[in-house]
Parts: sequence; C-alpha cells; structure tokens
Amino acid sequence: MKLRQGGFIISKIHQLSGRIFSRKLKDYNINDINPAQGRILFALWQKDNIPIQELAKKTALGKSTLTRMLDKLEETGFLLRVFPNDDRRKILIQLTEENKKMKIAYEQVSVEMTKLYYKGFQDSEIDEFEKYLERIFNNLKEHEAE
Amino acid sequence: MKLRQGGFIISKIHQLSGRIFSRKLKDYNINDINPAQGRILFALWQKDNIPIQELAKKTALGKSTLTRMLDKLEETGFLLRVFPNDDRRKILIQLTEENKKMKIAYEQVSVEMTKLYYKGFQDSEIDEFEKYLERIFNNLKEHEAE
DNA sequence: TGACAATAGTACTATATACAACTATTCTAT
DNA sequence: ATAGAATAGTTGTATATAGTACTATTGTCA
Repeated sequence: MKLRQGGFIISKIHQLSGRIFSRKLKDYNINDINPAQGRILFALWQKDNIPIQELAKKTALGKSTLTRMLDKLEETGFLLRVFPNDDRRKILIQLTEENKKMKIAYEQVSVEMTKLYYKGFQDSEIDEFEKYLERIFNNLKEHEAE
Repeated sequence: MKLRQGGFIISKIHQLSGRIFSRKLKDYNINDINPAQGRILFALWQKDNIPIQELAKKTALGKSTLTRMLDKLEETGFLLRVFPNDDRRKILIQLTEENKKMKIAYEQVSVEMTKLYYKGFQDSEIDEFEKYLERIFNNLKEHEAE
C-alpha cells in the first residue's frame, strides 16, 4: 500500500494554524479566549441551549475539558448553565447577550484565517475538500461510538 | 462569504484521531511513545541525519518541544545527537538500529489508522484530498516564514 | 419495586506543548 | 578585525487537554 500521511499532515496543520490563530487573536486584543473556548463558542453560535455531552461531540473535546472551559466562559459572562426540569442530570448551555462583541471580532479573525488557509483555492475545490473532511470526521466518530 | 469551517473540522479530526491512535498504541503495548514522539520518528524514518531546526519544520512542532522529546527518545535509545564539525551550533539527529522493532509496530498502527480514516474512499479521492492538505499546509508555512 | 446498569457532569491529577529568555556559535558589513 | 545581527539549541515556566475516579440522577428489568 502506498504511504499515506493524511493524519500526519492534519496534525501539522492543526498545530501550525493554532499558533497563527492565537497570534491573530492577540492582534485583535482578544486575550481571554483560548482555542478550546473558541471552538466551544463557535459550536454554540450555530446552536446553543444544548447539554454538555452534545457540546463534547460537536467540538470533539473531552468532557473534563468542557467543564473547565465552561467555568471560565461562565465567569466571563459569555454563557449560562441552565438546569432543565425533565432530566436533572443534564445542564444546558445558553449563550448570553454578552458574547456578541466577541463573536464579531472572533469571526473576523476566522475569516482571515480561512483566507489564508484556502489561498489559491477555487470555491468548488473548497467545497470538495470540506466534504472529504466531513467524511473522515464521520469515520472517526463512528469508530468512537462503537 | 459562505461559512467555512475547514479549520474547525481539522482540529476536531486531529483531536479525535489522536485519542484513537494512542489507544491503539496501547493495545499494541507501545507505551513509551507519545504523539509528538511518533511524529518525530515518522519524519526521521523518511530522512534522518538532519538538524533539529529542520525537524521542527517537518513536524510543525516547536523547538522547545523537540528538545524535550528528543531527550526522551535519546534516553530510550531510539536516536543519537551527533555534533557536526562544520557548524557547531547544529546538532544532527540520527536514528539507531534500536528503533526498528518500534517502527514495525508503529507502522502497523498507522496502517490501521489510515484504513479507518479513509474508510469508503477510493484511491483517487485520497490522492486528491492529500494534495489539498499539502496546499493548505504550504499556505500556512509560507505565512509563518514571513 | 428495588437492585443494578447507564448517563451527565465535575474534580483531581498527569501529560503535551509552547513561549520567552538564555547561551553558544556563526555570519556580515564596514 | 570586530561589533552587532542572525541562527541553533536548551531551560524555566505557563497553558491546554485528557483520563480516571467520583457524585448525582435516571432507566430497566426481574
């Protein structure tokens, strides 16, 4: 079989882009958000009012990581823990109004990042690429679920 | 502009696959190799006798991370630091015979991982996907170099 | 209906990784 | 020929993230 190194390259991209991203955040004076928190917010902006367990799946972060990061985001006032009546084991995470400024700045950085990422790509290529990524992610998720 | 989340998914894949990979390593009783060390060896298997700086680029790990991981890999006997005469700032990293057993086992796990990753992919799709990855990695590297 | 399994979240602790500051060496431009 | 810039690597310290063990709650099936 041919030598495949997709995973190797993905790790490298993750690490390199993480460093670039956090430098960009600093340039925008966003100092109180780390990568994990960014991912949490990003997931919540798409849909909030969800339990921690679901957030863990959407961000691919560990539960224990979630707990800590949510603590901090709650302290900063970006979100709330809400206790539903139907199942008192669960906790729902709700965004507050507070995070809207953050969202705007953060998304600006994301756009810059995306431009850098996909420099020289045509839209159709990006579409195709991201479809591949989804397929891989699903493969891994299925494996985890077993 | 359309919402792009390539970076977001890549981070998730990185994290998820990291966890799966390290569990697999455990199953094969490879306990003394962490992700960074795996990446270092993987890079060295392709070409050794290179300075640390170059390894940093090839693995996208930080210099200081390299120092520490190389210490451990040297302790375990998987590699040597060699001091060239022409430039005494440099140190070359050389593999020892010792790591061959490790290499075989590690590559077996890699193959399993790759199968999982690319489940349902045709060879041509993998080729295309990995080309995209390389392009993105190069975009980021260029940006770093500036 | 009650014992035991499953699920949700948290706390403790260990590990992975990086940044910034440092030493040693080499390059460069006058 | 030498002062200052650049490069290679290391060390001290800070942060990110996860695994495991724990508590509380809910589901299940004899």
